[in-house]
Amino acid sequence: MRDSAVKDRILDTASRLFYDQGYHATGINQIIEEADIARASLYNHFTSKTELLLAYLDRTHEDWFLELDRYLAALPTPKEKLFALFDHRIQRQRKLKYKGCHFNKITAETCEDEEVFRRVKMHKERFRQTIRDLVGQTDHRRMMDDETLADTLFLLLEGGISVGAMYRSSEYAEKARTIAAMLL
Amino acid sequence: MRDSAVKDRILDTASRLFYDQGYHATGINQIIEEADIARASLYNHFTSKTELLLAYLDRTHEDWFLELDRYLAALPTPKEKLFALFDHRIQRQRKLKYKGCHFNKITAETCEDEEVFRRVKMHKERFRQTIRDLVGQTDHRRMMDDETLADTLFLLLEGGISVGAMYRSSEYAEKARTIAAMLL
DNA sequence: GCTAAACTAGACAGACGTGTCTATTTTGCA
DNA sequence: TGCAAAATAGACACGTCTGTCTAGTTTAGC
Repeated sequence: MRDSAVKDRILDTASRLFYDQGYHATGINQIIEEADIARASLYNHFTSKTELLLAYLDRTHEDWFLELDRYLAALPTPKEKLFALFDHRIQRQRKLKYKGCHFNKITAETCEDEEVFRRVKMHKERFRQTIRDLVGQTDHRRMMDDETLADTLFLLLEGGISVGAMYRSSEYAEKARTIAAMLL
Repeated sequence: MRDSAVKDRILDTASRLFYDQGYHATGINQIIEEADIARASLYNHFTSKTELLLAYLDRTHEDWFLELDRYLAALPTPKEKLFALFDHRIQRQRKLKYKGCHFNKITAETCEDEEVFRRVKMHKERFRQTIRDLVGQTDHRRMMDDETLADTLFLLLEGGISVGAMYRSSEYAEKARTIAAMLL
């Protein structure tokens, strides 16, 4: 079992459970049960539940941008890519049953863990920067400067996802997209 | 002890802990310890931890709008009131150490509890309606129709608070206010 | 085929979770 | 002042939590 399939199965299962039912509501016992692995295997690959959480955040972050890049790659113009940011997350939320942003969820559950905080902030900052770069390459209506427009799009989208989790709906994320279209 | 001070102390303590460290991370034992009340007293006033959670949401909702109404009452124009929505929540988040919206936090922790969901949605919907009403009374630049403007302000503010929790900062809520000023 | 690493099952420790119960004391009011 | 309601302390049941450990089995690579 080189590049252990076991480790992947642990992380897959933990990720699913952490997101679906929450970090604190998920116990090690449930993870080993559903991943169908031995208790010692888990503690062989991860020294603690906290390490597992950090691995979950790291992998989610990587996958998240890989998926996004793949989605954007097909599109020719920066403006289309900007719209695609909305579309991609709307589709994603639909698939995830509107449980909201992974990083927002973890922030809501964990307090005072600097390692968690660092990862969450880095993830969001990179996303914001992605928007900022695309805005810089876009011919927009110049209703506001590039920086402000990027912030606006970022806030609309984050707001849409956050509200979407509370409404269990993509309604507001779609409204955010419509509003973005008026500004671009 | 009429209108039991004990019950208040329970709810005060539970509310503080639910918000500060999370619902699942807070145990009954810690609540009775910090509230300095007997175990049986808690279960006399609340049948279960879930009931305590619902009471927490109900009271938070009521207090939230009472506080907001008091804040808005002093202001003469609807436009000033709209800005005050931002100011009020920014100040509040500063006081709460940027842990974000109570209802957003609970949504992130609890899945599939319809009673929780109902309360969260009702709270947000009422807030959105508050914005909508104020927009209807405001002479704004007509860059968009009233409904869309209200949605925009709602999304900007919710986004600002949500991002603020992940950045532990009021930076983006303040940016949201600045953007709102450009649209109003 | 041998060896070491990886995986397995499962017992265990010790803390903590929620909720119930008893028995006693305090409190508020008529 | 007397009595019912409300509060107290704390034991208890029973489950779950994280993390450790032992001992046996499977697997991969030389």
